[in-house]
Amino acid sequence: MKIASWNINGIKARMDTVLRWLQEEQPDLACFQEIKSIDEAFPREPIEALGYHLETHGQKGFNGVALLSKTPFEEVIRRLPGDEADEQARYIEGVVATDNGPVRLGGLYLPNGNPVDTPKFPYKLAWMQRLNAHAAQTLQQEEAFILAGDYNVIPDPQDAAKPETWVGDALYRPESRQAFRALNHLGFTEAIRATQDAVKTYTFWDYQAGAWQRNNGIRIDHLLLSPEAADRLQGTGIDKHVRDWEKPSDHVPVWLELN
DNA sequence: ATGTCTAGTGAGACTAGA
Repeated sequence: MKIASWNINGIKARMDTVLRWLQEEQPDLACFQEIKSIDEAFPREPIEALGYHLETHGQKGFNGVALLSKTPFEEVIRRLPGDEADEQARYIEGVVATDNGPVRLGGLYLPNGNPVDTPKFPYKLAWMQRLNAHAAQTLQQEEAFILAGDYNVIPDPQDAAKPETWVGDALYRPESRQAFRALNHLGFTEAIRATQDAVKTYTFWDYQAGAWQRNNGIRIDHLLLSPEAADRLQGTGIDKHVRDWEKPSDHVPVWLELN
């Protein structure tokens, strides 16, 4: 089965692109980030018409996440546990049944954290602590669990075309990278790194300054697999060609195949 | 060097967020 993650940067502006990609790639299970829509305004019907079950967790204006599946969700969790006061819609988790047992997908939109001298950076780090706690707890269930999304973390220097320009940025600060390593060390396998020779392999190119044309990208969309999921990993892909379509998102889809 | 985009408000061109 094919499982994908994509920061679409606004569902209303991206509907044609999203439908084209769904028809082309036919993921069995997918998570979207930055839907930028309240649940009531999300254009469900065209996606459902392609045979997808849809679960959204949105808010007004920005953020917002969604799950899509060709088979019904048996369970859905909205919000990242650990802070009832957190109003930002950045996490949704769902379980689907497969021939090889249940598959649990957590779709996340990790806070950007810039500027670092504002409350946004401590919010990012606190959110990562909550994510790691939730991930540790979920791993105890020993299921095929995929934690996927826009992590807003550049893990290593080779994950940026120009790492020197990211020094001091929240996406590359030592604290952000350390928290991402700690998450991995709970027992996850980072699927792209595990299967690809990640040289100049990016998932995000800024709209500004011709970043796409210059391949000035960063790799910040990640697919983390529990041991039970990693044992079933067949391969991964980055749908880089989508960045050349009309009205692209600044992120491209990343996906993996499980047997 | 930023050569940009999206959504909200509200009715034109700002702002916030990235």
